[in-house]
Amino acid sequence: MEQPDILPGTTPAGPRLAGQMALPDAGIGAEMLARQRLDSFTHARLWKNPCGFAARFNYLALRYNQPLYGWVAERFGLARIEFVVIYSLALQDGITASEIASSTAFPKNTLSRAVNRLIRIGLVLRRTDMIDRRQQFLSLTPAGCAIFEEALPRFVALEEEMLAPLSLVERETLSALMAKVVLAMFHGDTEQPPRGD
Amino acid sequence: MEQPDILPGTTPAGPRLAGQMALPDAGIGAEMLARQRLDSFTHARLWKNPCGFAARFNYLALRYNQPLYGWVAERFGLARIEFVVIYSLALQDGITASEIASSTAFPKNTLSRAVNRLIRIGLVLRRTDMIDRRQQFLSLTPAGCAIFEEALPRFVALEEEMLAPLSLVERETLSALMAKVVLAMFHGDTEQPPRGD
DNA sequence: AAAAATTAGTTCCACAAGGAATTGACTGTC
DNA sequence: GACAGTCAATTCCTTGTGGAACTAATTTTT
Repeated sequence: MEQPDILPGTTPAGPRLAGQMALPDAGIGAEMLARQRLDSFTHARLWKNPCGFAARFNYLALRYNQPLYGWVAERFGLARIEFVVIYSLALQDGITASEIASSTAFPKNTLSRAVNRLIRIGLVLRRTDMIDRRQQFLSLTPAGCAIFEEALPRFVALEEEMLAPLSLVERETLSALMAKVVLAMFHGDTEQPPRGD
Repeated sequence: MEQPDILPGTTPAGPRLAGQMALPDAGIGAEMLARQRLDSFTHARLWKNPCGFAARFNYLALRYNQPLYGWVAERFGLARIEFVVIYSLALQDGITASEIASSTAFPKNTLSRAVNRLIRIGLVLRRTDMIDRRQQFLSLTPAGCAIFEEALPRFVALEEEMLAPLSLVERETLSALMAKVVLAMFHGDTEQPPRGD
């Protein structure tokens, strides 16, 4: 959830999915990044926390995910995990449920359910690999694509809004430093013995 | 979740709490930050994602929270939300459940349950404010403190490990840039009309 | 000062999430 | 080429979660 010099980070699920597909749309342009009064505890979490870095990226994650997935639930009637599947397929078509599961750390059965619902409501297609009939490659239907195309600008916009206080140079620096940290998590220092995870 | 040029970010709950208080301890020094082979989809999520920044901090949050809260559950038999309460009280003693709720975005009832369990198992104390008898100030018992003291080094260590690839200067830069972004979320540019949230 | 509105915390309950065991499909070994 | 081991996906079932309604304490309105 949150975390800037805050606490360990926590990530509540966010709004449950409402009914099905909401109305066409409502207040699109609303500044989704709700500014908030900094209460003293949140201040402590962010700035007097021995795990300051962790606190900050958790906080960013919270303030990013919460409104976006809330909107997705309202607008499309999709649960977070379901939209994650759609987003994943938009990024890389044809992957399997397992790949999404291991990459996102959601349990397999949760993914199975999500995929099945998406297929049922016509947003995703499944075709079984004829070489290894255990795997099933997933892809988006036009309807699934449409949802992604509608949602993506929101996701991009909120990121943009969060980065607004930084200059272009600063953004690149931030991006590069975070990339460095993330990359190091992959190729362990000395090319450690690979672990499936 | 995750999120570096990854997808929207997702944050599965992590291991459920196991039995009560596990054995004294086991492999402390184990590198908790499990290196992993970068599969092609995770690569796409992190590096070909239109929301690259969001993808990265979500990824960091995932890789940070997951192992730590997993360990907390095993070691202390505490659910994530329960440990969040303990951590919160360690950061700022005497706050109320509501304050934690609004700062962390967990629902009030979830916090109520967590607090009550912590009181029941003797990790937290509650005293009702005599001026406004609706509020109850919480604080850690010695046992609660002890848990925090044991856990904190883990949290610090994993953060340290994540930041290892950066030089001291780089860390400060990263820290400062993230602080800038986080701060901007509080005092909106022109001191916008305050919103409670 | 009674009535309406707000706020902290709790209880109720329907639903969803995830661990564990299961099925079905492959891979390797001897 | 049968048998054990592995892996994708699913089903089962228990448990935890969080929305909504509720209680109690306090503040605001008129």
